[in-house]
Amino acid sequence: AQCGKNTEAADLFRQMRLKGIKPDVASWNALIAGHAQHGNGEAARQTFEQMQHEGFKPNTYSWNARIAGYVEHGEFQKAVELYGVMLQEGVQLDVSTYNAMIAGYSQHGSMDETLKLVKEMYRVGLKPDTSTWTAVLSGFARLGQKEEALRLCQEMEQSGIELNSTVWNAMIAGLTQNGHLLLAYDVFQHMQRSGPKPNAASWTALISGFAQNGHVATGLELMRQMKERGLVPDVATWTILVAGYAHEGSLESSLELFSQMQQEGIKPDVIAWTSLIGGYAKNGLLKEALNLIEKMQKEGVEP
RNA sequence: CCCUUACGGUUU
Repeated sequence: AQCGKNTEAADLFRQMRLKGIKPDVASWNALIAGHAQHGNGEAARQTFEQMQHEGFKPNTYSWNARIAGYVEHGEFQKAVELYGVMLQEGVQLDVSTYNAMIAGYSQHGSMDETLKLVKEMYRVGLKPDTSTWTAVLSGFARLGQKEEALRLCQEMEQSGIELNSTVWNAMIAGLTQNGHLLLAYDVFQHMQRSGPKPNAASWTALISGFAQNGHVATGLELMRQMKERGLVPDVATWTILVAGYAHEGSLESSLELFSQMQQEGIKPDVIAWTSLIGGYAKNGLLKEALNLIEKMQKEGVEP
């Protein structure tokens, strides 16, 4: 279900019942989560209905899975509605329910609502965890409210909340998305000195900041440093640089990097190919773009 | 116990 093979999951579910094994709530939830995580909110809803017809009452996990699915796939309004129904029906909320909603509000830049929910968590006796704070922090950082973001970091440290790599990464990513490149770089260096070891996502967030703001060469240099520290750039890291060159019209460099990525054993996915092809298409080289699409398909990647 | 929540790439 988590791999998006919902038909196969449903099949297994059927076989399970044919063999006389009764699915429990967790089995139903796995199906719901599979649909929800892959953007199929409607199928998730149907499964949710179906389980009720068969006498199972959805639990907090069932509701959370659907809400989180809507948030992750940009259907936040539906998440809000479902959350409303959940409240009406008196279903017990847990930290994950709040975290999903907080992530949604924060992603939409509604920081007032975000903080309101955090307060509410305390009021109902739930303790915000690292995920909660990461979501809040990420919102401030993306909005470019760096003072709030940095203050929140300090408060987290003082409250004894572990600043794991996702917290640092959220900060770095948010800042770079706002063009605060040097501050992001400062935070990154701070992380290297006194935080967890930067992982691929940390480096990639930083690299994207430079590459997407006209500093592709700096991005390349950072990737070199990343390798030097023993990390292997993955397809996301390479794609940023391929896209960076494609975007500035340096098609040869773009293609060269793309080939280098393949030589280093990274298999380009549809996003990597699209980044490369986009460069040709936007520069009016349609024939080359079409050829690349063909080549992509020959290598087993579907547009 | 298994199922839900936070961080990076293309089209955005």
